[in-house]
This record gives sequence, C-alpha cells and structure tokens, in this order.
Amino acid sequence: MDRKEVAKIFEEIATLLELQGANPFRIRAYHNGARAILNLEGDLEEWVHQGKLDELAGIGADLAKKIETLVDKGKLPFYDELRRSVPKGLLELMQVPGLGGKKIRALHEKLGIASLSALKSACLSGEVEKLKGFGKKTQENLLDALAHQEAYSKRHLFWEALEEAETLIGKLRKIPGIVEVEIAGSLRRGCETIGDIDILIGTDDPEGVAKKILTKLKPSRLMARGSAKITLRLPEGMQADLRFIAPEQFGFALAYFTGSKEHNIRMRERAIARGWRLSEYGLEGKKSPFSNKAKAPTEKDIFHALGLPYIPPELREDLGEFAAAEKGELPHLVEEGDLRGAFHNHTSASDGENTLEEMVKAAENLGWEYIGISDHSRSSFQANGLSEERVLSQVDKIHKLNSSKRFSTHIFTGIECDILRTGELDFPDSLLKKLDFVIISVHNALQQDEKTMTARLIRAIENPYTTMVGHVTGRLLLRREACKLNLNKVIDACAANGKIIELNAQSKRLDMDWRWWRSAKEKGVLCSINPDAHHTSDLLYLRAGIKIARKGWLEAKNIFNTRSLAEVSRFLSRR
DNA sequence: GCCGTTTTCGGCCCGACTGTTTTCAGTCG
Repeated sequence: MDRKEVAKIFEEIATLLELQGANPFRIRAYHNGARAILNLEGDLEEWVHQGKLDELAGIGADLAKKIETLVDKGKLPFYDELRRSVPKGLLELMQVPGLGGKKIRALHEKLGIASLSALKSACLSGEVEKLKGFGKKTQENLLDALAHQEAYSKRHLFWEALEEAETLIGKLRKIPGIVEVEIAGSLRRGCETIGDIDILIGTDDPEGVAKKILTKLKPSRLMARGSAKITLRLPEGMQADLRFIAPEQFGFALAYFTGSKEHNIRMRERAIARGWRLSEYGLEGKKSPFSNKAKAPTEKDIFHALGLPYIPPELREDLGEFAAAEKGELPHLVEEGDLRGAFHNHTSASDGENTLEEMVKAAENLGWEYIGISDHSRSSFQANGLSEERVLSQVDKIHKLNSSKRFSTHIFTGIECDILRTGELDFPDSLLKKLDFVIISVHNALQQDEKTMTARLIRAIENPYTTMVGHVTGRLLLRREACKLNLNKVIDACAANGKIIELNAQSKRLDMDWRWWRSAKEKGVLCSINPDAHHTSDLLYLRAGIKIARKGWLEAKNIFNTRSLAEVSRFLSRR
C-alpha cells in the first residue's frame, strides 16, 4: 500500500471519528498523521522497515503501528471495524457545506437520514426544520447546498485563481477607502489547486468599503456578510473571501490569513512559549514588542519577534521551515527575474498554435536569452508528431535562423521524444545526437503498473542522449491522477546519470509535484522550469512554475534555466 | 492520538459567522 492510500485511510478514519463524536484532538491527530505520511521524504516502505516512523512529527507509537500494519498487510482491522460501525451514507453527508459531525449525527439519530437523497426529502417535507438546533434557514441552506453541491465543492487551478484574483485586486484598488490589498491564503502560498480566493483589505472604514465593493463587483451570490469579512461568489463561479482589517494590523492579518493553518498553529505556540498571544489582530501580552503602536508591524517584524527570520509564504506549510529557520538554513528561493529562457516549447510543426518564428519573437519580447524548441516525436501522431525528416528540416531552419541573427534570442534545437512502452525512445540515437537537447516524456500506456513504469522511465533516463524528463508523472490536476511510479527511484536515476527533471509549468500539470523537489535538490538533481507552451501566451506559465519551484525550496542554482546562454550551451554540448 | 526546557498528564490556536437561540453551538478556515 502506498502513501496516498494510507493517507486516504487516515483521512477517512478522521471523518468517521468525527461522525462518532470523538475527541476533536484525536481527530486532528489522524489528519496530521495523513499529512505527515503524504509529505515524508523518500519511500514509505523504507521508513516502515527501518522502524523510523515515530521520528516523524505527528506520528506517535499508535499511528506508527497502524501504518506498519497497512503497509505490510494491506488492511487495518481498526479501520474495518470503524467502517462497519458507521452507516456508509453518513460519509457523503460530510461533503455538504454546513454539515459537520454533530449535525449529521442529529439527522441520523432523530430522522434516520443516511444519504444525500434522504436528506433532500426530509428538507422538502419540512422535517429538518423541526429538529432542535435546526430551523427554517438551515433547511433552506441545506437544499441550496444539495442543489449546487458540485459547483460549491469544486477546486480551481492555481493559474485560473491567480488570474481571477488579480482582476479582482485591480478593481478593488480603485475603491476609495481601501489603503492596502493583498492576496492571501493558498494562492499566496503557491498551492497547485485553490479552493477559494482570499483577499485581505486594509481599511479604516470596513462598513463603507464593503458596501462599495458589493455595488461594484455584483457578486452572483452573497454567502456571508459580517463586519470583518464578506464571502461572495464571483460571476465567474469562484468563491472569494474578502477580509477587512485596520491598516495598523495589516501585517498580523496577512500572516494569519496566508496560513497555512498548520504553520499558524506553530506560530501561535511560539508566541505562547514567550508569554504572548498571537492572533490576526496583534501579539499581546506583557512586554510584547509591539505594545508601542507607533509603526504598523510587517510580517518580517512578527517573525523576528518570535525569534525567526522571514519565512516566505510558499514555505509556510509546517514542513520543516521552522527547523530550517532556526538553524539559519532557509533557502534563498529562486525569483521570477532569475530565469533566462526555457525549454519545452511547441510550434505549429506539431500541435502548437504558433509558428517557430512567432514563438521565438514572443521569447525575445520577454527578454529571454534562449528558447528550446521541442515538438512531439513521430509516435505522438495525435499531436502531429514529427517524422525524422521533419525534425531534420526543422533543425536546418533553426540553424539558419540562428546564423541570420534575426532574433536576439538564441534557439536550441530539441525534441519532446516519446518514451515507448518498453523504455526505448521514439527516435534512434543517430537522430537524437544531432539535437541540442532531448526531453523524454510518456504519452501513452499511462496505466502500466508501478514496477513497469518505473523501469520504463529509468531505461529512458539512461539513454546517453536524454537531457531531461518531461512532465514526469503525467498528472492532470483535478482531472487525471499521476501514473503509478516510484519517484524516489526515478530521482535517483536522474542523479546517477546527470539528467535534469522538468518542472512542467503548464497550469494543468505543475509536474513534478512540489513535495518532491527538496529531496531531488539534495540529491543534486537539476530542475528546468518549462512552460510546455503550445501558444505564445503560454510562455507566461513560467510564473506558475517559479511559484511551485519556490514551494519546493529551490534556489536559482538548482535551476538549469537560470544559467546564461554560454553555460547552458556548455552543459548541453557535454552530452 | 500526540507531545514534553511547564515533560508521562493534561493540555492541545483562535476567531468569524450563521442560525438558533436569548448566551451559545456548530461549522469553517
């Protein structure tokens, strides 16, 4: 059983316990346990067999035992028993916004409700509003939630949420009375998918500003409206939380609403250890460094007060940032301006929408020193993959363009070469050696089992002409799971063979996942942030790639395309 | 169920909002 399955079972246990009305801290322990497993470095099986599980923060003797049982036996009697004791339909009720363990228990005990359809009928017949603790409004809200369940529980791609949020911010900045506006929440932390957009607004007049916002934005639905926050649904369908805060408290609120929740808990614990109380409004208590209200503290000031250097938002996941900060070992994260070009760009020769010249022109406009062109290889016929002859003719064209000096951006010749089922590459070495670089990618037979897929990739990585691995797991966010793969072994193979791993910045991919980059970097594997562009506008995806690279603790020196044209040329010619 | 410079028991982050209540419970992040 792999880490994802174990984590999923722990999450389900937490939900089942909630339905049973268990101790909330016990429930939290299972959530934390799931998170710890999902984020551990290396192989879960190795951790189990070395008996080191309880070294992980959040895993104690009991959870370690349960993980061992799951990994070794593939099942857990405690979990099976728990599932038997809770009616199956109650789990799906937990997905309904507004329903938690206690309300569901009441619905089940008093009305025998154990499914979404039973809940709907009970609401329609008016039975629900008669229950103690429920009422007419609750019943209406439940019906509304049931009707829109799919839309309301939907998550969004980072890139789409970012575009939406930036448009929103643009509108907000024009509203009088707003002193400061910032994106907070998971979007600011650079998470790959986003539930809702969190915006923090600094103002002395929350009432007046809220009114102006509601008139101007015309939300399709107002979900909540209080004095400190409004929650609304934007016309485009995304949910936004707008929170108001006095300008002098902005730093506290920004830190708080950026999260993550787990990071915040650690921050508050640090405050308590120093005899203070930290909240979104301030740091209070005797000898608080901020008792003098002369100057509004920034996030940096708050970290300093708690004995820490500034921790960038992308790292605030309680995944080791505190330990690193205390040792002065926080990474100096890569920044947008560090990139000098990128690889993995398609043209209309295969399935891109723009010609070679248009792509190079767009790169030049962005100030890139170089651009790598890599159309699909012949087996990707669905993407109009190139034959050997067409590759050679494109290479010829690029050489002529380079020597013509028509563009200030240098063009590298390349290919996105299919990895066939066996791990063989789609083109013979005789062709691959004529190219500046080779990206190897899996585009078919994604269903292979873990062992086969891992061996397939490693064989392709060992080809001497391979430069880098493209979208390594093949996942499509919110649509298709990653293929079954032992990433740990793939990373080791790249380290052993001096191969680069791509961080595919395409908004739907963001692959390899940020959780793996720290260990890749420690093993000395280079990252190339690539847009996988099929249109000139896709080159901008690099912004998302940078965010994910930062989330993976990467520095400029870990990233291939922060290097100069001369350095990159030297590296590529060594193949 | 986890955890420990307040250490093997007794804590566990903290506030906003809604809807049901008439001071608070439940849910959410």
